[in-house]
Amino acid sequence: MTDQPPRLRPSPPADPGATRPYHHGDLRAALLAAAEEELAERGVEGFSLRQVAKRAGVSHAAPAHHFGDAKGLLTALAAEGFRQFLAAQAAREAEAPPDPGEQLVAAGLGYVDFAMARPALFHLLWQSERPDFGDAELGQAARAAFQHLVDQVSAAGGTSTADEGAVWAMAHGLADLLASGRLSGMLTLPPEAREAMIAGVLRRALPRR
Amino acid sequence: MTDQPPRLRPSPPADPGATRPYHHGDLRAALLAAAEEELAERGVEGFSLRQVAKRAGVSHAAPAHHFGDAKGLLTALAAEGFRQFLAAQAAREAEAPPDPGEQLVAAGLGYVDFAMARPALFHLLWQSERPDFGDAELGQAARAAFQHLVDQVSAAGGTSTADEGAVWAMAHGLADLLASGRLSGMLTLPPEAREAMIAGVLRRALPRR
DNA sequence: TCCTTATCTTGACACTGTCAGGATATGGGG
DNA sequence: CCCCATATCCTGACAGTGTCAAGATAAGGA
Repeated sequence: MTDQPPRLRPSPPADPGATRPYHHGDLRAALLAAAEEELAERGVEGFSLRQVAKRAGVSHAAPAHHFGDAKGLLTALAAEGFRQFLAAQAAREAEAPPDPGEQLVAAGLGYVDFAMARPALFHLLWQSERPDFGDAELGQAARAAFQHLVDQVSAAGGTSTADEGAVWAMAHGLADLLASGRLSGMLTLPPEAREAMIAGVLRRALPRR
Repeated sequence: MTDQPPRLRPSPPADPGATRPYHHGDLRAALLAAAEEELAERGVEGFSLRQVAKRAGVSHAAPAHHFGDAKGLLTALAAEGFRQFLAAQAAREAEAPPDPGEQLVAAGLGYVDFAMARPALFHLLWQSERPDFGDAELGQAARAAFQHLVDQVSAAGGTSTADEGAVWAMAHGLADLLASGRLSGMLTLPPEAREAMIAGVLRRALPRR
C-alpha cells in the first residue's frame, strides 16, 4: 500500500468550554473535513447535515451559506474525492516502471487502494445519487478521474471500447467488492501476496497481443 | 412460505372513496411489492417507510407488525432480491450451451442483466448497509447467490482464488458500471452487439489454459 | 463614522422512523 | 351460539432530519 493522498485536515477538538468566535474563519474547509469524518463513521446512508454542523461546532443552519443544501455539501466533497481518487492512481504510477502496461496496472492498483482506504467516500463517488453530478466542478473532476484509466488503456495498446470497458470494469469490480468486505479469499491474504494477486487479475483485462 | 398474492396491485392509487377492509388480507406481500416500486422510483437513499405504507394504502405504522422496522422490510426485500438475482443467472444458463465455459459466461450475463433491469435493487443488494446482512434468511440467499459464480468457475477449470476473484470482479464491475449509466461506449451499442461485447469481456477473466 | 455585505444563529415547518396504546376483525373453545 | 384471545391495523406522540425566514454579529470599505 502506497501513500494515500492527504486527507482533509482533521476537525478541531470542538472544545465546549472555549468561547468560539462568531465568525469561524474557515468554516467551509472545516465543514468538508467534518463531512468526510461523518461519512467514514456513519456511511452515505447515515449522513446527517446537522451532525456535520455539530461536529464542526457550529449551528445547524450554518452550512447553508457555504453549500446551499446537503446535496451541495456532498457535491463539493465528491469533487474533492475524485481529485484524491486520481491522486491515488498517480501515486502508484510514480512508483511503477515506465512501461505502459505496468503503468496501467499501477493505475488499477491505485483505484483499489483508494476504495479500500476510504470505502465510504468511494461509495459516494460511484454509487450514490446524493451529489449533483450535473454540477460543473464535480463533472469535470469525475470525468478526469475515470478518463485517466481509459487514456492508460490507449497508451498500453488498447484500441476498442471492449479494451477500455474490460480494464475499467475489472478495476472497479475489484475495488467495490474489496471495499465492501467481500472477496474474503483475497482479503485474508498478507498484503504483498494480495497486491500481487490483484495485479495479476488486473492483467487479465489488458488487451492481449 | 409466501402464498401467491391474489392481486399484487402494481400501483394502487389508494382510492379515497373505496372502503378498504380493516384487514388487508396479504399486507406483507403488498408491502414488499410497494417497497420495490418505491425503491425503483426514489432509489435506496430516498426510500421512505411511510411512503411505502401510503402506496400500499395503509397507515404509517402498519409495516411494523410484519417487518419490525425499516431495516426489517429492506432485509426481506433484499433476500427476495438475491433469489431473483440468482434466477436471472439461471435463466441465461438455461439458454446457453452446456459447455462449462459457456455456462460461466451465461451466469455473468445474467449478473449484468439483473443489474441493468433493476439497478436500485442491485444497489440494495451490493452497496447498501440498510439491510441486516446478519439475518439468517438474507445471509443464506446472499451466499447462495454469489457462491454460484464461484462454483461455475470451478466447473470451468478455475482452481485459484485469483480465478474466482477475477470472474466475480469482472462481472460485478460490468454490472455496477452499466447499472449506474457509465460505460457509455457500451450502453450506446445495439443490444446484440453490446451483449456480444460483454460476453467477450467476461471471457477475459476466465482462467487461461 | 456609517453603512453595506458576509457570516452565523435562532426559530419554525414538514417530513421521517419508531414507540405506546387503542380499535377492529378472525378464529377457536366454551 | 357466544365469548374472548390473538392477530392485525390505526391514531397519536416523540425526537431527529433538511430547509427556509428572520434576526444577530462581525468585517471592510466609503
